[in-house]
Amino acid sequence: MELYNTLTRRKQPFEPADDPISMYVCGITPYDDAHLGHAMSIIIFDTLRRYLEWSGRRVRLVYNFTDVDDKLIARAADEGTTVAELAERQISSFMAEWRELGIAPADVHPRATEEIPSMIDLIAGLIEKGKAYPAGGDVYFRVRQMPGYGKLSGRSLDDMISAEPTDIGVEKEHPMDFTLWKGAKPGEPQWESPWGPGRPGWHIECSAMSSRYLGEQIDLHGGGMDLIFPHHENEIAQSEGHSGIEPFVRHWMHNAMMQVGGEKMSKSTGKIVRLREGLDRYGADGLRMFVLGGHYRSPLTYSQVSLDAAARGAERLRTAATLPLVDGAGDIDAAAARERFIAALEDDLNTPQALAVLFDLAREINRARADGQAAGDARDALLELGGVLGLGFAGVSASGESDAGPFIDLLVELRQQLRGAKQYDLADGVRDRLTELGVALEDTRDGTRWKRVQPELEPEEAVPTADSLVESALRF
RNA sequence: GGCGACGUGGCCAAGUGGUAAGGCAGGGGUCUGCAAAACCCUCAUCACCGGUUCGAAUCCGGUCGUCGCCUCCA
Repeated sequence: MELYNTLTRRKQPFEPADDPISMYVCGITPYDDAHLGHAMSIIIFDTLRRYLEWSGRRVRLVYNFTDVDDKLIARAADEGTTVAELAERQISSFMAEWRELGIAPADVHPRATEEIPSMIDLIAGLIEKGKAYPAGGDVYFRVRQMPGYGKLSGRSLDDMISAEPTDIGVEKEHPMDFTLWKGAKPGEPQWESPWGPGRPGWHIECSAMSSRYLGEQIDLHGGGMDLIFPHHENEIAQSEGHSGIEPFVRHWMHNAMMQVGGEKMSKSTGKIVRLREGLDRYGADGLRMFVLGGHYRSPLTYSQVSLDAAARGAERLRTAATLPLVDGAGDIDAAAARERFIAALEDDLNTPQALAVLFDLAREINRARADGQAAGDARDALLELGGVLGLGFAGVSASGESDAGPFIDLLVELRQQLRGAKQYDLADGVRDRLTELGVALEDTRDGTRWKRVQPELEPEEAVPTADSLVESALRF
C-alpha cells in the first residue's frame, strides 16, 4: 500500500514494522460538541483502519483525548462546573456519536489526566538529557537541542522566530521553546511534580501515551493538517529527544480541513455544523460518503447541496444492497470489482475511486434485479466492500422518532385499501402528506415501502461566549 | 512576509504523458393508476498565456484566482 508521508512529502510504500501495526491518531479536546470537521478526520482514519484489518493486517489503534487544557478550563469555569465533569460529559457524547457514525472503537482511548505520571517521567528524562529546563515554575523544551526541529512542517527555526509573537515576562531561553509543564495557577486543575504543582503542556500527552501504549517508535501517526505545526513537530522533538530513536513515527498522515463558507470549519472561524445535526439530517452513511467522496488530502467544502447529494448516493447504494433479489451467484464479475476496490485504496487511500466501484456494482445489481437475474455474489460484494468503508446501509432514521413506525405502517395499509378501491385522489393525498412529514412512499410489485427523508439544516453561527470574548480581548 | 495545497461538465469529485471514473441535478425514454425507486439514452477537453513532446488536464515557466499552516484547532 502506498500512502503520502507528510515527513517526506511524497507518496511512499507504507511499511509497518510492528505486528499489529501501531497506529496513533490525535483525538480531540473535549470542551465542546464535535462538528463535521472532527467527523471528517475520524471517518478517514477509521476507514484506513478498517481497510488494513480487512486486508488481513492487524492493527493496534490508540485514539486519545486531551482532557485538560486552557479551553476546557475556561469553558468549565463558564459553566460553573469542573474540568473533569465537562470532559467526562463531552467524551461520552463523542463516543456515542462515533458509534452512530459507524466508527469502530480504538484499542485504547487514553486520557491525558490519567497519564500524568508517564508525562512527568518523560519530562524528567528530557531534563536529564539537557533537552528541557525548568524556569519560573514551568518546564520548557529546549528546541536548540534538536537539530532536526522543523523537519515535519518544513520550516527552519529562523523562519519561525520571525513569525513568533514575543512572549513577555516568560523565562524562555529561546522564543520557540515550548511548554512541557505549566506551573499551577489558582483554581486550575493541578498535579504534584518535581517542579511544583501544575499541569502538562499541550503535546507532551501524545508523546507519553503513544510510547506507553505503542512503543517508542510507531508505524503510523495521524491527525488533521492543522496539527502538523506545532503539535506534531513538538511531539517529534519530545519523543525523539527522549528516546534517541529516529524516526519516532515511520509514516505521518494528515487529512485536509473541512471548509464552510470559504474558510476552515472550526469554532474560531465561527461557522460549524455539529455532528449531532449532521447525523440526524444525512445519516451515518450520508456523512461517510460525503467525506469519502473526496480525497483525504483535499479540502472538503461543506454545503447542504453536497451533503444532500451524498445522502442520496448513500440511499442509492442502500437500495441496491438491501432490496430483495434473486439469490444465486449471478453473472456479475464481483471479483473484478474487488480488485478495483483494493487497487483504489492501496493507492493512498483513494476512497472516491473505491466509492465509484460500489456505484458500478450497484448499477449492475439493480439491472440484474430488474431483469430477474441472480446477483447474490455482487450483492455480497457490495455489502462487504461497503462495510470496509464503514457503510452500514441502514438508512437515515431520525432520532427519537422510531416509535412512529407502527403508525406509518397503519397509514400505508389504509392507503393500500384506498388504492384497491381505486380511490386514487385520497391515496395520493395520504402519500403527499406523508412526504411533507418526511416519509416517502414507494409502491412496488411486492407492496409499499416507506423511508424517511430529512428536514433542512443551516450552518450554525457560533454565538460568542463570555470567555471567548475575554480571550480575544486578551490577544490585544 | 515564509511554507504548502488547489483551480476538471450546472454542482460535488477521481484521473498526473496517449484523446476525460463516479455521484447529485437536468433532458429524453421504459416501468407505474399516477408517482417514487430502478433501468436505458443524453449532457465537459480539464482557470488563462507560453513552452517541452509524435502526443499534455497530466511536465516546465508565467499570469489570475481560491484555500490551509506559520497562534487554540480534526
